Amino acid sequence: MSAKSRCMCMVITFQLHHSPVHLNSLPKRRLHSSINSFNFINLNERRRVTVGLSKLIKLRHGYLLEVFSYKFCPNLLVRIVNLLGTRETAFAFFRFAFRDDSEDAIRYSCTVAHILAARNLRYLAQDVISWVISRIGETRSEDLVKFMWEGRHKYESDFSVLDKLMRAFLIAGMGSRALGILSRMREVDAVPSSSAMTILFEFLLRVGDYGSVWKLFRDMIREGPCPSNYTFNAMILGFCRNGHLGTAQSLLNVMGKYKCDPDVCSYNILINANCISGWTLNALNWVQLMIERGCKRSIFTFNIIVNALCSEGNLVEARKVVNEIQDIGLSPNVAIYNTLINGYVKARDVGHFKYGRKEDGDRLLRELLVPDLLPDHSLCDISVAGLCWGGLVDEAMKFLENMLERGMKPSIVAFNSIIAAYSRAGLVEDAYEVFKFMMKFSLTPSSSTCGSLLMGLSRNGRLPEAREILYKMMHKGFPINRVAEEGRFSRVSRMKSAFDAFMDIHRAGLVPDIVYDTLISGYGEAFSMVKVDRFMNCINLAELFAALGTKCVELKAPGERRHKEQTGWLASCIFLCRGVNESSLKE
DNA sequence: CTAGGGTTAG
Repeated sequence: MSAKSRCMCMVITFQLHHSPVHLNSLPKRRLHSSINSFNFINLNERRRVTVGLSKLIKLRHGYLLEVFSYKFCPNLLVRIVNLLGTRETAFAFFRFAFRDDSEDAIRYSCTVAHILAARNLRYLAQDVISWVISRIGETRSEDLVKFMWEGRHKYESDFSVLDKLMRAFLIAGMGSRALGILSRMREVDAVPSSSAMTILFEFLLRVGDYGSVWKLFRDMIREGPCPSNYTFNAMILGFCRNGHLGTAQSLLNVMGKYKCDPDVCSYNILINANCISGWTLNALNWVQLMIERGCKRSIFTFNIIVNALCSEGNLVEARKVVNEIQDIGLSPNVAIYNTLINGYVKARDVGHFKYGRKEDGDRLLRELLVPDLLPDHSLCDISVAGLCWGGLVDEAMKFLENMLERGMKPSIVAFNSIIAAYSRAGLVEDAYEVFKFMMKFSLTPSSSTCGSLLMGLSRNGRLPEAREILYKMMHKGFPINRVAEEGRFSRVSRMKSAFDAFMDIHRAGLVPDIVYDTLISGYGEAFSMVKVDRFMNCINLAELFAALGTKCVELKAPGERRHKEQTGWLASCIFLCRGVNESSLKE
């Protein structure tokens, strides 16, 4: 057999070996651990690696793979990885090729990381180290540090090794180890990188370790590196997210003392934090202050303010602010119009398709058709969503197909709208077809794609299928989150069952995560919908959580952002369980 | 010496 065909065989074996297993036949425990297992390569990565390897063979580097299959040598691995093109693909290949956590394997990875660093592939070196660290755990990570340190001479400087280790520990979420590396850096008289310090601050603030934050800050003043605008802004953002707006504001005011000048970002962070907390007036004061101090507003500043005004329902004021944009020589972008449209829709003030007055929707779209304003697919997204709202899902699909044929770049938003609409209408097959169609464009499903599909199936009482899809998605590494729950939880009439579900989880001895947040927002919305509800009156959430031993702080600190792609398998399982209860009679 | 801000589909 020629080398070429041998390698082709390798690629094919690679594909077959990792074809999805039938997960529903596995016991649950095993399933969960397989999702979290670190050697897991998802479908998308598998595809990319396969494509990368075939390319490599076509370019006549196949012999590398052949030699590599006999001899596991760091240099070879680095050469292959280097030929794979992108960092993501290379990293996926490393994880695929390397699934052993023996001491030898750790030494081997250290050599790989050194070579990568020496070849100026620092990001990849960092990926490799952080992945190995996560695999072997905090205790054994000390061995890795030792190996890296001992083997560094041929390849990289003291600073380079320690800097990489520090970043790797931060990525792996091991803050105390990162701090340990930092003190080692001080011992060998290396000055830590300013950006590494910034991400360290970010981490410490995220976990609320203020003691270390201030200690670190003092160290920086004494021994460098000098805090920069980045450092301050990261700190300001961290304090804002934790709800310490006062501290954040003092930090901004003290920047000058350290030869830093608050910039648009600093102000935007603070303005946004004020808006999120509902203090729009304070936010506007800060805008005034920044103008007085000679700092120009950016389009972000406007968007933050417009968004705040819109969510307060103050559309008149929002509109005025948008008009102001051109006056100061900036041009409105698509995002700001999205914000405005969102505001109008939420305020039921827009006659979009959804509310039956097509002309108004058209008027808004026409306004959007300002030249240069539509570099992306927003207009298509909006139109598709509009048709979906109006129940014209088939038309929406045709419209999208038409746009795609005309060479428009496909966007996940449009697909999601259609999938959601079909699911809502109970046309699960159609939803699934669109889903498959979407995959052809190599779009990665988002949490809402998954949520819509699951919701469609569950509502139709097709729970075994829903469960199967859920498992498959989790196995492929698709994001599953609380989406499927959200809409249903936030109805007053649903609050009782939401609460029951919540209690079920506790009785089952599980520790719920996202559910809290969902429940809270559900309550919030319920309160605004009906002022007094007997059910709500008799439960004090804070007391309840305290009784259950749950820290409320973990739910949603003021100013905390909603995480974009939260993976909460639990929420989806609960969703399924509740579905079982509701439709068990049908089955 | 790879670090910081906003919006949409459900």
